[in-house]
Amino acid sequence: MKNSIKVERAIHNFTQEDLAKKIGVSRQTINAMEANKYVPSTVLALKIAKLFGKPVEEIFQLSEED
Amino acid sequence: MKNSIKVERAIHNFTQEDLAKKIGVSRQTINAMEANKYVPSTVLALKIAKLFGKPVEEIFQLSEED
DNA sequence: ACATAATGTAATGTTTATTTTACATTAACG
DNA sequence: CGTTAATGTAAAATAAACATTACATTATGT
Repeated sequence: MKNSIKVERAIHNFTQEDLAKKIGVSRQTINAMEANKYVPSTVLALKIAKLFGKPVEEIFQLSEED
Repeated sequence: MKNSIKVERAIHNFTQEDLAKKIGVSRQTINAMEANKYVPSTVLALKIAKLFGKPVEEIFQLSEED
């Protein structure tokens, strides 16, 4: 799965730590998500999408291996 | 988090096992998701939403405790 | 160049998702 | 009523998410 969290963060001028605090996770969790080190839970995806005002599908996309 | 997987399954006339096979998880995983026993990964949410032809937000919704 | 903020990354630990097997209950149908 | 499909549920094991601490690297501003 891919995601455009980094881009959305840039648009909104959020630091990884800003975003982490806003959605209630650690900064490393954000960092790892951006680096595709793991797949976040649906709760996190919903929170992030809500925060950025975009549908989940616009920020998180399935790739072939999914 | 709440979800309407059971309703979507009824609309499409899918059994839990049908859905499980289509998205590549065990039947118990579907059952547990419907019973809100755990939060699925974003990959699963995307697959289920895609299969049912609806946005993730229409099938999975944050609740207060999230 | 220096100081500081932001990011990358790694180790270790805890919690939670997911599988597998198995059995019990319920619904549907002949 | 008996049979079979569908669902609920539970225990044990494995995999993966997420936290915490800590440090190294990169960017930014003065």
